[in-house]
Amino acid sequence: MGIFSHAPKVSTDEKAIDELLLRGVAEVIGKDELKRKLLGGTQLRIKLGIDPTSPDLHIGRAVSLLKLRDFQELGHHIVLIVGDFTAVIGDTSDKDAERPMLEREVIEKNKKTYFDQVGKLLDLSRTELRYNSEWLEPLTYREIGEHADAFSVADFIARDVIRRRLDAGKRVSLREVLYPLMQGYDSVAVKADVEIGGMDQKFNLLAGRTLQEKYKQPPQNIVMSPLIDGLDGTKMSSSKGNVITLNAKAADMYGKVMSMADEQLAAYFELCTRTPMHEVKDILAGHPKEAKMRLAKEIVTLYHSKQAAEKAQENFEKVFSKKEIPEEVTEIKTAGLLRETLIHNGIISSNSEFSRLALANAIRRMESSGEIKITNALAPAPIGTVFRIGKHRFVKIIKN
RNA sequence: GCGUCGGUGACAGAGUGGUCAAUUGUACUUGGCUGUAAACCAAGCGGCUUCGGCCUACGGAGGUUCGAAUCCUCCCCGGCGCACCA
Repeated sequence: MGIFSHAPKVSTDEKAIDELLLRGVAEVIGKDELKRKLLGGTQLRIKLGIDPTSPDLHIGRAVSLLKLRDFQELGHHIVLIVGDFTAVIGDTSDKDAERPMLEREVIEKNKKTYFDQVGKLLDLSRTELRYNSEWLEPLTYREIGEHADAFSVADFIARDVIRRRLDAGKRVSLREVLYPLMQGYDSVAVKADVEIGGMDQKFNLLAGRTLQEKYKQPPQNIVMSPLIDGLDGTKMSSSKGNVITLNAKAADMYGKVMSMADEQLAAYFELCTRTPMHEVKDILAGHPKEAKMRLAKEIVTLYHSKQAAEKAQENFEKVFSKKEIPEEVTEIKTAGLLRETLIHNGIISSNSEFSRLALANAIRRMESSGEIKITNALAPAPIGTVFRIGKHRFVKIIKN
Protein backbone atom coordinates (compact mmCIF):
# COMPACT_ATOMS: atom_id res chain seq x y z
CA MET A 1 0.00 0.00 0.00
CA GLY A 2 1.36 3.36 -0.97
CA ILE A 3 1.62 4.81 2.48
CA PHE A 4 2.83 8.34 2.72
CA SER A 5 5.98 8.40 4.73
CA HIS A 6 7.45 11.83 5.22
CA ALA A 7 5.95 13.93 7.98
CA PRO A 8 3.39 16.24 6.51
CA LYS A 9 2.90 19.83 7.39
CA VAL A 10 -0.77 20.64 7.62
CA SER A 11 -2.05 24.17 7.61
CA THR A 12 -4.72 25.04 10.15
CA ASP A 13 -5.31 28.54 8.91
CA GLU A 14 -8.95 29.13 9.73
CA LYS A 15 -9.59 31.54 6.91
CA ALA A 16 -8.28 29.10 4.36
CA ILE A 17 -10.33 26.33 5.91
CA ASP A 18 -13.51 28.38 5.80
CA GLU A 19 -12.84 29.22 2.19
CA LEU A 20 -12.24 25.55 1.48
CA LEU A 21 -15.57 24.58 2.95
CA LEU A 22 -17.42 27.39 1.26
CA ARG A 23 -16.21 28.03 -2.23
CA GLY A 24 -17.82 25.80 -4.81
CA VAL A 25 -19.44 23.74 -2.12
CA ALA A 26 -23.11 22.86 -2.15
CA GLU A 27 -23.27 20.63 0.89
CA VAL A 28 -20.98 19.11 3.46
CA ILE A 29 -21.91 16.01 5.39
CA GLY A 30 -20.57 16.46 8.88
CA LYS A 31 -19.46 20.04 8.40
CA ASP A 32 -18.73 20.91 12.02
CA GLU A 33 -16.89 17.69 12.58
CA LEU A 34 -14.85 18.20 9.45
CA LYS A 35 -13.95 21.73 10.37
CA ARG A 36 -12.83 20.55 13.75
CA LYS A 37 -10.65 17.92 12.19
CA LEU A 38 -9.15 20.41 9.78
CA LEU A 39 -8.38 22.83 12.57
CA GLY A 40 -6.93 19.96 14.57
CA GLY A 41 -4.02 19.70 12.17
CA THR A 42 -3.96 15.97 11.54
CA GLN A 43 -3.45 15.02 7.98
CA LEU A 44 -6.64 13.70 6.45
CA ARG A 45 -7.05 11.27 3.60
CA ILE A 46 -9.07 12.96 0.89
CA LYS A 47 -10.61 10.74 -1.74
CA LEU A 48 -11.86 11.43 -5.21
CA GLY A 49 -12.85 8.79 -7.70
CA ILE A 50 -13.02 9.31 -11.43
CA ASP A 51 -14.17 6.66 -13.86
CA PRO A 52 -12.28 6.51 -17.13
CA THR A 53 -15.36 6.48 -19.28
CA SER A 54 -13.91 8.78 -21.91
CA PRO A 55 -10.40 9.76 -22.91
CA ASP A 56 -10.86 13.37 -21.95
CA LEU A 57 -11.69 14.87 -18.64
CA HIS A 58 -13.84 17.93 -18.95
CA ILE A 59 -14.15 21.03 -16.90
CA GLY A 60 -17.05 19.65 -14.90
CA ARG A 61 -14.61 17.22 -13.35
CA ALA A 62 -12.28 20.06 -12.62
CA VAL A 63 -14.69 21.36 -10.02
CA SER A 64 -13.91 18.38 -7.82
CA LEU A 65 -10.27 18.34 -8.79
CA LEU A 66 -9.86 21.95 -7.75
CA LYS A 67 -11.47 21.19 -4.45
CA LEU A 68 -9.08 18.33 -4.08
CA ARG A 69 -6.28 20.74 -4.80
CA ASP A 70 -7.51 23.05 -2.08
CA PHE A 71 -7.11 20.19 0.35
CA GLN A 72 -3.73 19.34 -1.07
CA GLU A 73 -2.55 22.89 -0.61
CA LEU A 74 -3.49 22.73 3.04
CA GLY A 75 -1.23 19.70 3.27
CA HIS A 76 -3.73 16.88 3.31
CA HIS A 77 -3.18 13.54 1.70
CA ILE A 78 -4.89 13.09 -1.63
CA VAL A 79 -6.06 9.72 -2.86
CA LEU A 80 -7.15 9.78 -6.44
CA ILE A 81 -8.93 6.67 -7.55
CA VAL A 82 -9.22 5.85 -11.19
CA GLY A 83 -12.31 3.73 -11.42
CA ASP A 84 -11.11 1.23 -13.96
CA PHE A 85 -13.37 -1.35 -12.39
CA THR A 86 -16.36 0.81 -11.64
CA ALA A 87 -16.25 2.16 -15.18
CA VAL A 88 -17.16 -1.28 -16.42
CA ILE A 89 -20.32 -1.31 -14.39
CA GLY A 90 -21.20 2.29 -15.08
CA ASP A 91 -22.71 4.85 -12.78
CA THR A 92 -26.25 5.96 -13.36
CA SER A 93 -26.12 9.00 -11.13
CA ASP A 94 -25.84 11.54 -13.89
CA LYS A 95 -27.76 9.74 -16.55
CA ASP A 96 -31.38 9.30 -17.36
CA ALA A 97 -30.66 6.09 -19.13
CA GLU A 98 -28.80 2.90 -18.56
CA ARG A 99 -25.13 3.00 -19.33
CA PRO A 100 -23.59 0.42 -21.54
CA MET A 101 -20.91 -1.70 -19.97
CA LEU A 102 -17.63 -0.52 -21.33
CA GLU A 103 -15.10 -2.74 -22.97
CA ARG A 104 -11.96 -3.30 -21.03
CA GLU A 105 -9.68 -2.08 -23.77
CA VAL A 106 -11.52 1.22 -23.97
CA ILE A 107 -11.05 1.77 -20.27
CA GLU A 108 -7.41 0.83 -20.42
CA LYS A 109 -6.89 3.34 -23.15
CA ASN A 110 -8.79 6.07 -21.38
CA LYS A 111 -7.10 5.74 -18.04
CA LYS A 112 -3.66 6.28 -19.52
CA THR A 113 -4.55 9.79 -20.53
CA TYR A 114 -6.00 10.68 -17.17
CA PHE A 115 -2.92 11.28 -15.18
CA ASP A 116 -1.41 14.01 -17.27
CA GLN A 117 -4.74 15.78 -17.34
CA VAL A 118 -5.12 15.53 -13.61
CA GLY A 119 -1.51 16.58 -13.24
CA LYS A 120 -2.40 20.00 -14.53
CA LEU A 121 -4.24 20.69 -11.32
CA LEU A 122 -2.72 18.41 -8.72
CA ASP A 123 0.79 17.88 -7.54
CA LEU A 124 1.07 14.27 -8.55
CA SER A 125 4.22 13.73 -6.54
CA ARG A 126 2.11 14.21 -3.45
CA THR A 127 -0.91 12.29 -4.69
CA GLU A 128 -1.68 8.66 -4.09
CA LEU A 129 -2.97 7.19 -7.33
CA ARG A 130 -4.96 4.01 -7.21
CA TYR A 131 -7.02 1.83 -9.49
CA ASN A 132 -10.07 0.39 -7.87
CA SER A 133 -9.78 -2.90 -9.73
CA GLU A 134 -7.08 -3.53 -7.13
CA TRP A 135 -9.63 -4.23 -4.41
CA LEU A 136 -12.90 -4.64 -6.29
CA GLU A 137 -11.77 -7.39 -8.59
CA PRO A 138 -10.84 -9.88 -5.87
CA LEU A 139 -14.11 -9.50 -3.97
CA THR A 140 -16.08 -12.68 -3.62
CA TYR A 141 -19.78 -13.12 -4.13
CA ARG A 142 -20.08 -13.62 -0.43
CA GLU A 143 -18.46 -10.29 0.36
CA ILE A 144 -20.55 -8.51 -2.19
CA GLY A 145 -23.58 -10.08 -0.58
CA GLU A 146 -22.52 -8.68 2.75
CA HIS A 147 -22.09 -5.22 1.31
CA ALA A 148 -25.44 -5.45 -0.40
CA ASP A 149 -27.03 -6.35 2.89
CA ALA A 150 -26.27 -2.87 4.18
CA PHE A 151 -28.68 -1.30 1.71
CA SER A 152 -32.31 -1.73 0.85
CA VAL A 153 -33.93 -1.79 -2.54
CA ALA A 154 -36.30 0.91 -1.35
CA ASP A 155 -33.38 3.27 -0.77
CA PHE A 156 -32.13 2.65 -4.23
CA ILE A 157 -35.35 3.09 -6.14
CA ALA A 158 -36.24 6.15 -4.13
CA ARG A 159 -33.43 7.99 -5.87
CA ASP A 160 -34.74 10.57 -8.25
CA VAL A 161 -32.85 9.37 -11.32
CA ILE A 162 -34.02 5.84 -10.80
CA ARG A 163 -37.55 6.77 -9.84
CA ARG A 164 -37.97 8.81 -13.00
CA ARG A 165 -36.83 6.00 -15.19
CA LEU A 166 -39.09 3.52 -13.49
CA ASP A 167 -42.02 5.85 -13.80
CA ALA A 168 -41.27 6.32 -17.46
CA GLY A 169 -41.30 2.58 -17.95
CA LYS A 170 -37.62 2.42 -18.72
CA ARG A 171 -35.44 -0.47 -17.83
CA VAL A 172 -33.28 -0.32 -14.75
CA SER A 173 -30.68 -3.02 -14.63
CA LEU A 174 -29.93 -4.82 -11.42
CA ARG A 175 -26.29 -4.24 -12.21
CA GLU A 176 -26.82 -0.56 -11.57
CA VAL A 177 -27.61 -1.29 -7.96
CA LEU A 178 -24.07 -2.52 -7.62
CA TYR A 179 -22.45 0.78 -8.42
CA PRO A 180 -22.93 2.57 -5.12
CA LEU A 181 -21.68 -0.52 -3.33
CA MET A 182 -18.48 -0.39 -5.28
CA GLN A 183 -17.90 3.29 -4.84
CA GLY A 184 -18.66 2.89 -1.18
CA TYR A 185 -16.18 0.09 -0.82
CA ASP A 186 -13.53 2.28 -2.41
CA SER A 187 -13.79 4.46 0.66
CA VAL A 188 -13.28 1.45 2.88
CA ALA A 189 -10.30 0.31 0.85
CA VAL A 190 -8.47 3.62 1.00
CA LYS A 191 -9.70 4.51 4.50
CA ALA A 192 -11.02 7.84 3.33
CA ASP A 193 -11.60 10.61 5.84
CA VAL A 194 -13.22 12.85 3.31
CA GLU A 195 -14.71 12.21 -0.10
CA ILE A 196 -15.25 14.83 -2.76
CA GLY A 197 -18.01 14.64 -5.32
CA GLY A 198 -20.84 16.34 -7.11
CA MET A 199 -24.32 16.67 -5.69
CA ASP A 200 -25.50 14.05 -8.15
CA GLN A 201 -23.21 11.62 -6.39
CA LYS A 202 -24.82 12.01 -2.99
CA PHE A 203 -26.24 8.53 -2.84
CA ASN A 204 -22.97 6.92 -3.82
CA LEU A 205 -21.00 9.12 -1.45
CA LEU A 206 -23.24 8.23 1.43
CA ALA A 207 -22.85 4.56 0.61
CA GLY A 208 -19.22 5.00 1.57
CA ARG A 209 -20.21 6.02 5.06
CA THR A 210 -22.51 3.06 5.43
CA LEU A 211 -19.88 0.57 4.38
CA GLN A 212 -17.14 2.18 6.42
CA GLU A 213 -19.27 1.79 9.49
CA LYS A 214 -19.83 -1.83 8.60
CA TYR A 215 -16.05 -2.19 8.51
CA LYS A 216 -15.69 -0.35 11.80
CA GLN A 217 -14.11 2.68 10.22
CA PRO A 218 -15.13 6.20 11.09
CA PRO A 219 -17.51 7.31 8.35
CA GLN A 220 -16.05 9.79 5.91
CA ASN A 221 -17.09 13.39 5.68
CA ILE A 222 -18.41 14.43 2.34
CA VAL A 223 -17.84 17.65 0.46
CA MET A 224 -20.21 18.06 -2.44
CA SER A 225 -20.00 20.63 -5.17
CA PRO A 226 -22.95 21.98 -7.03
CA LEU A 227 -23.49 20.69 -10.53
CA ILE A 228 -22.19 22.98 -13.14
CA ASP A 229 -24.09 23.39 -16.37
CA GLY A 230 -22.53 23.29 -19.79
CA LEU A 231 -21.41 26.34 -21.69
CA ASP A 232 -24.88 26.91 -23.09
CA GLY A 233 -26.54 26.70 -19.71
CA THR A 234 -28.01 23.25 -20.26
CA LYS A 235 -26.83 20.06 -18.68
CA MET A 236 -23.18 19.45 -19.40
CA SER A 237 -22.69 16.62 -21.81
CA SER A 238 -19.81 15.72 -24.07
CA SER A 239 -22.18 14.67 -26.80
CA LYS A 240 -23.76 18.10 -26.82
CA GLY A 241 -20.44 19.80 -27.27
CA ASN A 242 -21.06 22.23 -24.46
CA VAL A 243 -18.00 21.21 -22.52
CA ILE A 244 -14.39 22.24 -22.29
CA THR A 245 -11.95 19.39 -22.13
CA LEU A 246 -8.94 19.77 -19.91
CA ASN A 247 -6.46 18.94 -22.62
CA ALA A 248 -7.95 21.31 -25.16
CA LYS A 249 -5.46 23.57 -26.86
CA ALA A 250 -5.13 27.03 -25.38
CA ALA A 251 -6.83 28.74 -28.31
CA ASP A 252 -9.74 26.31 -28.32
CA MET A 253 -10.14 26.58 -24.61
CA TYR A 254 -10.17 30.33 -24.81
CA GLY A 255 -12.72 30.27 -27.61
CA LYS A 256 -14.93 27.83 -25.78
CA VAL A 257 -15.11 30.09 -22.79
CA MET A 258 -15.98 33.03 -25.00
CA SER A 259 -18.88 31.12 -26.49
CA MET A 260 -20.32 30.53 -23.06
CA ALA A 261 -23.73 31.80 -22.05
CA ASP A 262 -23.45 34.95 -19.92
CA GLU A 263 -25.54 33.36 -17.18
CA GLN A 264 -22.81 30.81 -16.58
CA LEU A 265 -20.09 33.33 -15.81
CA ALA A 266 -20.54 33.49 -12.08
CA ALA A 267 -20.70 29.74 -11.63
CA TYR A 268 -17.62 29.16 -13.74
CA PHE A 269 -15.65 31.76 -11.88
CA GLU A 270 -16.52 30.28 -8.55
CA LEU A 271 -16.20 26.64 -9.47
CA CYS A 272 -13.58 26.49 -12.18
CA THR A 273 -11.09 29.12 -11.14
CA ARG A 274 -9.50 30.20 -7.91
CA THR A 275 -9.64 33.88 -8.65
CA PRO A 276 -10.33 35.48 -5.27
CA MET A 277 -14.05 35.87 -4.77
CA HIS A 278 -13.92 39.56 -3.93
CA GLU A 279 -12.15 40.13 -7.21
CA VAL A 280 -14.69 38.02 -9.02
CA LYS A 281 -17.41 40.24 -7.70
CA ASP A 282 -15.84 43.29 -9.31
CA ILE A 283 -15.24 41.46 -12.54
CA LEU A 284 -18.85 40.34 -12.79
CA ALA A 285 -20.03 43.89 -12.26
CA GLY A 286 -18.41 44.89 -15.55
CA HIS A 287 -19.33 44.15 -19.12
CA PRO A 288 -20.04 40.46 -19.67
CA LYS A 289 -17.64 40.27 -22.58
CA GLU A 290 -14.80 41.70 -20.52
CA ALA A 291 -15.67 39.33 -17.71
CA LYS A 292 -15.68 36.44 -20.10
CA MET A 293 -12.31 37.36 -21.49
CA ARG A 294 -10.95 37.45 -17.99
CA LEU A 295 -12.50 34.10 -17.24
CA ALA A 296 -11.05 32.65 -20.40
CA LYS A 297 -7.65 33.91 -19.41
CA GLU A 298 -7.92 32.48 -15.91
CA ILE A 299 -8.96 29.10 -17.19
CA VAL A 300 -6.33 28.88 -19.89
CA THR A 301 -3.71 29.92 -17.35
CA LEU A 302 -4.81 27.12 -15.09
CA TYR A 303 -4.35 24.41 -17.71
CA HIS A 304 -1.61 25.90 -19.82
CA SER A 305 0.28 28.95 -18.71
CA LYS A 306 0.00 32.67 -18.34
CA GLN A 307 1.87 33.21 -21.57
CA ALA A 308 -0.35 30.78 -23.41
CA ALA A 309 -3.38 32.60 -22.08
CA GLU A 310 -2.11 35.92 -23.27
CA LYS A 311 -1.32 34.51 -26.63
CA ALA A 312 -4.75 32.94 -26.86
CA GLN A 313 -6.29 36.27 -26.12
CA GLU A 314 -4.29 38.05 -28.79
CA ASN A 315 -5.18 35.35 -31.21
CA PHE A 316 -8.83 35.62 -30.34
CA GLU A 317 -8.88 39.32 -30.96
CA LYS A 318 -7.03 38.89 -34.18
CA VAL A 319 -9.38 36.28 -35.57
CA PHE A 320 -12.72 37.43 -34.28
CA SER A 321 -12.41 41.11 -33.74
CA LYS A 322 -10.12 41.89 -36.65
CA LYS A 323 -11.21 38.94 -38.78
CA GLU A 324 -7.70 37.89 -39.58
CA ILE A 325 -6.15 34.50 -40.00
CA PRO A 326 -4.99 32.99 -36.71
CA GLU A 327 -1.32 32.57 -36.11
CA GLU A 328 -1.45 28.82 -36.01
CA VAL A 329 -3.49 27.10 -38.65
CA THR A 330 -4.04 23.37 -38.91
CA GLU A 331 -2.10 22.13 -41.88
CA ILE A 332 -3.62 19.48 -44.04
CA LYS A 333 -2.07 17.55 -46.87
CA THR A 334 -3.56 18.07 -50.27
CA ALA A 335 -5.57 15.28 -51.83
CA GLY A 336 -6.46 17.03 -55.03
CA LEU A 337 -9.51 19.22 -55.10
CA LEU A 338 -10.57 21.17 -52.04
CA ARG A 339 -13.51 18.89 -51.40
CA GLU A 340 -11.40 15.75 -51.54
CA THR A 341 -8.72 17.32 -49.41
CA LEU A 342 -11.16 18.28 -46.69
CA ILE A 343 -12.79 14.88 -46.67
CA HIS A 344 -9.49 13.07 -46.75
CA ASN A 345 -8.34 14.98 -43.69
CA GLY A 346 -11.55 14.46 -41.81
CA ILE A 347 -12.47 18.12 -41.78
CA ILE A 348 -15.81 17.26 -43.32
CA SER A 349 -17.36 13.87 -43.78
CA SER A 350 -18.91 13.68 -47.23
CA ASN A 351 -19.44 15.31 -50.59
CA SER A 352 -22.94 16.17 -49.50
CA GLU A 353 -21.64 18.02 -46.48
CA PHE A 354 -19.34 20.00 -48.70
CA SER A 355 -22.25 20.94 -50.94
CA ARG A 356 -24.31 22.02 -47.96
CA LEU A 357 -21.55 24.15 -46.54
CA ALA A 358 -20.74 25.66 -49.91
CA LEU A 359 -24.38 26.52 -50.44
CA ALA A 360 -24.47 28.23 -47.07
CA ASN A 361 -21.42 30.34 -47.89
CA ALA A 362 -19.54 28.62 -45.11
CA ILE A 363 -16.40 27.84 -47.08
CA ARG A 364 -14.05 30.67 -47.90
CA ARG A 365 -10.57 31.07 -49.25
CA MET A 366 -8.56 33.53 -47.23
CA GLU A 367 -6.67 36.02 -49.34
CA SER A 368 -4.76 39.09 -48.31
CA SER A 369 -7.40 41.06 -50.18
CA GLY A 370 -10.19 39.41 -48.22
CA GLU A 371 -12.29 36.28 -48.17
CA ILE A 372 -13.45 34.56 -51.31
CA LYS A 373 -16.53 32.39 -50.99
CA ILE A 374 -16.21 28.93 -52.44
CA THR A 375 -19.38 27.63 -54.02
CA ASN A 376 -18.02 25.29 -56.64
CA ALA A 377 -17.76 21.64 -55.68
CA LEU A 378 -14.77 21.34 -57.97
CA ALA A 379 -12.86 24.23 -56.46
CA PRO A 380 -9.12 23.65 -56.37
CA ALA A 381 -7.03 23.72 -53.24
CA PRO A 382 -3.67 25.23 -54.17
CA ILE A 383 -0.73 24.52 -51.91
CA GLY A 384 -0.21 27.27 -49.38
CA THR A 385 -3.75 28.66 -49.40
CA VAL A 386 -5.78 28.97 -46.26
CA PHE A 387 -9.45 28.09 -46.11
CA ARG A 388 -11.98 28.91 -43.48
CA ILE A 389 -14.82 26.51 -42.86
CA GLY A 390 -17.60 27.90 -40.74
CA LYS A 391 -16.81 30.36 -38.06
CA HIS A 392 -13.65 29.06 -36.51
CA ARG A 393 -12.11 26.27 -38.50
CA PHE A 394 -9.07 27.25 -40.49
CA VAL A 395 -6.94 24.93 -42.59
CA LYS A 396 -3.84 25.48 -44.61
CA ILE A 397 -3.15 23.27 -47.59
CA ILE A 398 0.32 21.76 -47.69
CA LYS A 399 2.13 19.38 -50.01
CA ASN A 400 1.38 15.72 -49.68
C1' G B 1 -42.83 -19.46 -18.25
C1' C B 2 -47.90 -17.35 -19.44
C1' G B 3 -50.52 -12.88 -20.95
C1' U B 4 -50.20 -8.17 -22.95
C1' C B 5 -48.15 -3.75 -25.16
C1' G B 6 -44.01 -2.22 -27.65
C1' G B 7 -38.77 -1.83 -30.61
C1' U B 8 -38.64 4.18 -36.20
C1' G B 9 -32.85 8.56 -37.76
C1' A B 10 -28.36 11.78 -31.88
C1' C B 11 -32.84 11.81 -28.47
C1' A B 12 -38.08 12.26 -27.84
C1' G B 13 -41.96 10.83 -30.75
C1' A B 14 -45.59 10.65 -35.49
C1' G B 15 -46.51 7.33 -39.36
C1' U B 16 -49.94 1.40 -39.57
C1' G B 17 -49.85 -1.24 -47.67
C1' G B 18 -48.20 3.18 -52.47
C1' U B 19 -48.16 10.50 -52.29
C1' C B 20 -41.93 7.80 -46.96
C1' A B 21 -35.16 9.32 -46.90
C1' A B 22 -39.96 9.05 -43.43
C1' U B 23 -44.51 14.78 -39.89
C1' U B 24 -42.99 17.42 -35.54
C1' G B 25 -39.90 18.99 -31.31
C1' U B 26 -35.03 19.10 -29.18
C1' A B 27 -29.93 18.65 -30.17
C1' C B 28 -26.47 19.55 -34.02
C1' U B 29 -24.28 22.28 -38.59
C1' U B 30 -24.36 26.78 -41.38
C1' G B 31 -25.69 31.90 -42.78
C1' G B 32 -27.61 36.81 -40.88
C1' C B 33 -27.58 40.14 -36.50
C1' U B 34 -23.92 40.46 -32.38
C1' G B 35 -19.82 40.53 -27.76
C1' U B 36 -17.42 33.45 -31.49
C1' A B 37 -23.06 35.47 -25.60
C1' A B 38 -28.32 35.04 -25.40
C1' A B 39 -32.67 36.01 -27.99
C1' C B 40 -34.31 36.38 -32.85
C1' C B 41 -34.55 35.39 -38.35
C1' A B 42 -33.19 31.90 -42.29
C1' A B 43 -31.35 27.31 -44.42
C1' G B 44 -29.61 22.41 -43.73
C1' C B 45 -29.51 17.88 -41.01
C1' G B 46 -28.13 9.10 -44.63
C1' G B 47 -24.75 8.43 -48.96
C1' C B 48 -23.63 8.97 -54.25
C1' U B 49 -25.08 11.92 -58.39
C1' U B 50 -23.76 13.66 -65.34
C1' C B 51 -29.09 16.88 -60.44
C1' G B 52 -32.88 13.04 -64.39
C1' G B 53 -32.28 9.98 -60.51
C1' C B 54 -29.75 5.86 -57.98
C1' C B 55 -28.31 3.16 -53.45
C1' U B 56 -28.82 2.13 -48.16
C1' A B 57 -32.15 2.67 -43.95
C1' C B 58 -37.76 2.13 -39.59
C1' G B 59 -34.74 -4.55 -33.90
C1' G B 60 -33.01 -9.38 -37.05
C1' A B 61 -34.08 -13.18 -40.72
C1' G B 62 -37.52 -14.95 -44.07
C1' G B 63 -42.39 -14.43 -46.62
C1' U B 64 -47.08 -12.20 -48.93
C1' U B 65 -47.64 -8.24 -52.67
C1' C B 66 -46.86 -4.93 -58.85
C1' G B 67 -45.40 -2.26 -54.18
C1' A B 68 -43.94 -3.09 -46.95
C1' A B 69 -41.60 1.14 -41.64
C1' U B 70 -46.69 -0.47 -42.34
C1' C B 71 -49.51 -7.35 -43.44
C1' C B 72 -47.77 -12.73 -42.11
C1' U B 73 -44.07 -16.33 -39.80
C1' C B 74 -39.94 -17.23 -36.78
C1' C B 75 -36.15 -15.14 -33.77
C1' C B 76 -33.89 -11.29 -30.55
C1' C B 77 -34.75 -7.27 -27.07
C1' G B 78 -37.69 -4.01 -23.53
C1' G B 79 -42.12 -2.28 -20.37
C1' C B 80 -46.24 -3.82 -17.61
C1' G B 81 -49.31 -7.68 -15.38
C1' C B 82 -49.56 -12.78 -13.56
C1' A B 83 -46.68 -16.14 -10.39
C1' C B 84 -47.92 -19.91 -3.41
C1' C B 85 -52.91 -21.65 -1.31
C1' A B 86 -56.65 -21.43 -6.41
